[in-house]
Amino acid sequence: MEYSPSCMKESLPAPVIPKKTVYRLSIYQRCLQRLIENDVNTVSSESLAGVAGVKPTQLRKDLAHFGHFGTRGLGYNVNTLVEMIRDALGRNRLQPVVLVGAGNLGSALLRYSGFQKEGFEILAAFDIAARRGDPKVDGVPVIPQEEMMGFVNKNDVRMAILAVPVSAAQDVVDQLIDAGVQAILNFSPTVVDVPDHVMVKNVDLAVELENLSYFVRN
Amino acid sequence: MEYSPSCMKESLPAPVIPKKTVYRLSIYQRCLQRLIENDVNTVSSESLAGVAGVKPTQLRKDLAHFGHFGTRGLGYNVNTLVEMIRDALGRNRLQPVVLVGAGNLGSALLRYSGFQKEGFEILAAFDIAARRGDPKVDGVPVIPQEEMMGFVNKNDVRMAILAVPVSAAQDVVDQLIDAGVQAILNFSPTVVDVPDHVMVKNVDLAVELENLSYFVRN
DNA sequence: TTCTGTGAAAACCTTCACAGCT
DNA sequence: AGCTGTGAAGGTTTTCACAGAA
Repeated sequence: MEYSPSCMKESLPAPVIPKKTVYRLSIYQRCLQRLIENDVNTVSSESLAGVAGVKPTQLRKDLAHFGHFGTRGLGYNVNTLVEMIRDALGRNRLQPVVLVGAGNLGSALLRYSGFQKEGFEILAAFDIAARRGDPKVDGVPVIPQEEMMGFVNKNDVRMAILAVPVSAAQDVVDQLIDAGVQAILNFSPTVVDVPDHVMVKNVDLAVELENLSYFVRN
Repeated sequence: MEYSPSCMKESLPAPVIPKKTVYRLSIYQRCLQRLIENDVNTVSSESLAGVAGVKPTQLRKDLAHFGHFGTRGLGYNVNTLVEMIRDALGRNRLQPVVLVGAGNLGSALLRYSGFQKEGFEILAAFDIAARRGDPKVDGVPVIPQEEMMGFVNKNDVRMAILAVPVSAAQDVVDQLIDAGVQAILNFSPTVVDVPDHVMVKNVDLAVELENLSYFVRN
């Protein structure tokens, strides 16, 4: 969301962290990763905020929600921060994910290595046109749609990426939720209805472009 | 979505329209399109807000920024609304767009028909590995990177979709801006620096997933 | 001195409640 | 009655300004 985002729903635990803070945490994480690669081990709010594209005070406020991690006069220890954020985002181990809809966009997403790199494992992709025995795509099996619910259930999958046609979106979402999915990254260009305990993040590529075009002066 | 960390500026018409309103306008547009397909020609704030996933009052507030379009006791005329939004988003004719980076994600985006459908025309794709005479992908020529700036300049392209590796992102962005691009939809997982008059919207797929994972209870 | 942590203020956005048109 | 348009209230997020630790 921006978010982002079109729409999102909420439920969740006690600590009441602002949604936007949570969102920025993911961005900080990505920046920190790069700092680690470059053997940087201390960073000030000013420089981290710089690369993340936010104001230093905002970064400090965000981090302060989780405790005191910095050293005054010095900055933050990169490793400490990474661990703190990893904890906060609840990702100490691989999150299993399924992808539904292996059309153009869906199969591109399968081949996109970014997810795996960041600690998500796409266990399987489902498609209405898939047949038993279809070849894997980048190591991920593509399975007939009918088997989705059973698979999600059996593997305790909590997250799904949705890239099906608009006409199928709501149905698939209902099934996913029935099977236990709690968070959905939705690339189908439609707003889907979900109960309060399920979180949806819409990524509608055309909407993003359209929105941007407002800021182009002709 | 919050808006991309990076930046933006205003200079358009006098009435300062909230960024979030502009964003929602694109969503309303998409919903209205579907109403047209179904031969609906009048819609109340309540039902349109329903399908767009927002509250009726918010929809009315959003529209009110642009004038009085509704009829009390009745609702909004779908066609009037579509035109109003199209005007507001400055999209009375096709917006030319270029795509940079024709790797996995980039070429999937090329094949993705959603952009064309919504009034954007991808004129060309550029890739560092492309050669003169490479075959078109879905009707779009894939051209060597060196020719990008000349092309953008010559064709008055104002918008770009970026799907290059992190290491190339900032360079390409600088070139695009030099050549006159004012808005960038950035799929490269990094925050790029741009001057105030350029708008960037970041779509970092891994960040979106990571963010969602916070809302999954284990 | 440098840089974090934070209460208070400002800016921004959403929702309410109802006035007013059809 | 039905539904839009809107000032005012309410809520959330960002920024400021500075206190306090290293």
